[in-house]
Amino acid sequence: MDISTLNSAQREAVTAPLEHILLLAGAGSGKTKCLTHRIAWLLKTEQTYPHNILAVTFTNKAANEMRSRIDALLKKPAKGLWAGTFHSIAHRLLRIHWKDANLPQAFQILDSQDQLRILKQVVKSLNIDKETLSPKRAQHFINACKDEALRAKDIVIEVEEKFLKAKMLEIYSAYEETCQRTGVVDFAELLLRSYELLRDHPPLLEYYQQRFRHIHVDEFQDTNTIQYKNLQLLAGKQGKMFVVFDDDQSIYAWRGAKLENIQQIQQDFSETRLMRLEQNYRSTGIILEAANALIANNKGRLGKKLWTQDKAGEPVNLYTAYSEIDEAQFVAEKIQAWQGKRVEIAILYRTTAQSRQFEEALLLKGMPYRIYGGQRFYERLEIKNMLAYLRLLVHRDDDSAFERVINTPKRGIGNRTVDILRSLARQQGNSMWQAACAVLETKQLKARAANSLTTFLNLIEQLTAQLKDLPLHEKVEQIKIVTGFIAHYKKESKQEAEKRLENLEELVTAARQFEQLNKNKSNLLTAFLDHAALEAGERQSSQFDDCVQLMTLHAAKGLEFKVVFICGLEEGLFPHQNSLDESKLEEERRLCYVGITRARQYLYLCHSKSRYRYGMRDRCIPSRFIQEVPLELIQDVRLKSAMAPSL
DNA sequence: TAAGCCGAACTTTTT
DNA sequence: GTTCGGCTTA
Repeated sequence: MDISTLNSAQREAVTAPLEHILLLAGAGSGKTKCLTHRIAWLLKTEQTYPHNILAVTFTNKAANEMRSRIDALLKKPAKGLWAGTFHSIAHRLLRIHWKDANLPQAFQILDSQDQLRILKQVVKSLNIDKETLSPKRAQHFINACKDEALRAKDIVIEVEEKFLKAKMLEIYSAYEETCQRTGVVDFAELLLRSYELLRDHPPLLEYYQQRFRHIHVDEFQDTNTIQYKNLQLLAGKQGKMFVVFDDDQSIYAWRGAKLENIQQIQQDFSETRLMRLEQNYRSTGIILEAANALIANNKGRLGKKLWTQDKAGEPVNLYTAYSEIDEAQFVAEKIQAWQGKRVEIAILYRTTAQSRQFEEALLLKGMPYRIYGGQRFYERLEIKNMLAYLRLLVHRDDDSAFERVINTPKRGIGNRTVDILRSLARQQGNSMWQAACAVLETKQLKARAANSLTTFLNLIEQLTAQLKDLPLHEKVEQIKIVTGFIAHYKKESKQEAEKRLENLEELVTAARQFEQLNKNKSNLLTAFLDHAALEAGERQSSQFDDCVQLMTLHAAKGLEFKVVFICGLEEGLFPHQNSLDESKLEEERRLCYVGITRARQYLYLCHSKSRYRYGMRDRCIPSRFIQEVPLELIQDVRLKSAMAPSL
């Protein structure tokens, strides 16, 4: 086991005795390196088997990265080692122990879009005015409850806000009932279910506690309550935690992440040891100084100062644009002038909507780019429709899939009929599929509707029988043809239709690839659907290797680039409008800190004097974050070609 | 039942 | 400026 590439602090952490280790690791201090070396170290020297190791991350990207780095260190795949996101690990447990978790074997995963669709129906059916309580708000409430490990029945209503809270609880209960009845599980539910599964089945829990003697968590500052509870159960009395975190990079409080978990773990686990990594190997002295100065404005930090042996490097560049178009043009021209590889450049922004200007500017110059985030492949309408058919093949009771395609493409089944099926299903406590079968026995429907419905049910039955033994990509191909999607999308405007048809074709390709990567998997279709729900896929497959990287600041965490542009540094955009009060502001500042510390050599901060928002041109004030970077570190830049257009 | 028109709401970040 | 949902009409 080679530890010669580690510095002394890293080496100390990697070879630490078997206690609970909390590693406070600053940006660019080599935390992933530490984590992977620690795992390799355990396997080599502590008579540990891959089987005994659990490694948890937050994104699929990070999980894949960790896996391949461990494999590289060991020079062979670490078979039996579990590495994945919290959600994928919870999901894995539920698939194995579906019976104990009280789920149907073919349960399906609900993304936030589908969750909202269901909630709209629930709100409607409870006759709640959506002016007083929007489905979106109910969605937030429910997810927040689940993140706190609370079921509807666990929640007590306090005197104040009684009415609204009672309504929300009513929705929560009805939603729970609908999900259970139709065998679907949302993201937060994956974590809550797996927690309950372990908690309520002692023999099962004991097995996993015996198994996972070593639990590793990356980005621990971003864990929420239910994630923490899962970890706590799995660790039990014997499991050893190795937890890496950076309080200054906590950027997910909005989805329930609890920085306090760092204190909590010190209370709950005896004999924890806190270690630090503060030497930065990524950025120049000036970039680090800028980052340190900015983050010093936050209160209540654990306190940490990054340092480097590197030289000071170039000053931070500041560009003041006249409009968002000018801003994008400036960035594109700078990139055009860049001599190195384009993959070394990242354009970072606060909101996904900002990406469009950069796309246009880069397109104009013929610069290849790649966008991360935004609408993803498996979230596109045409893809979701196709997947809904696939879901019905394996799980008839999946109402959200059923509703999505019962009349897509149009086959003469209107809202009227769908409404009948929906209320029938609820009354009888079964799914819409079952309700549809039952209602055809009676004479409740008009002949025309009944005919159309029969056609639809037969279509699904036929497909199931016909496609049973075909390989996965053939199934996708057949559905594309038989359901009439091709004709359906050809009716749309030409450009739109072309895109959609291309995407359908890409789904076939994706299925084929998935097949090849998972040859030994038994239930390929189910696995493919899970993959689609949990890993949503990138927005576009890149045709070029050397692309400029475009992403939100959130998506940039954990990555590094030689050149970084942080754009739209304006009050109301970054920090964002909804985050201007004190508590949320610190998280925005941390987000900015994350952005700055992504840069290795060159950092550009951009802001614009005006910007289109809500169809209006707004005047913009430079972000306070710009002023928080010491003036002596900054140099103003101008671009001749972008001088004063008439605005 | 389907298509087309009009007004409202919308843009935070992800699994 | 766009998208989504509700309402009206054929």
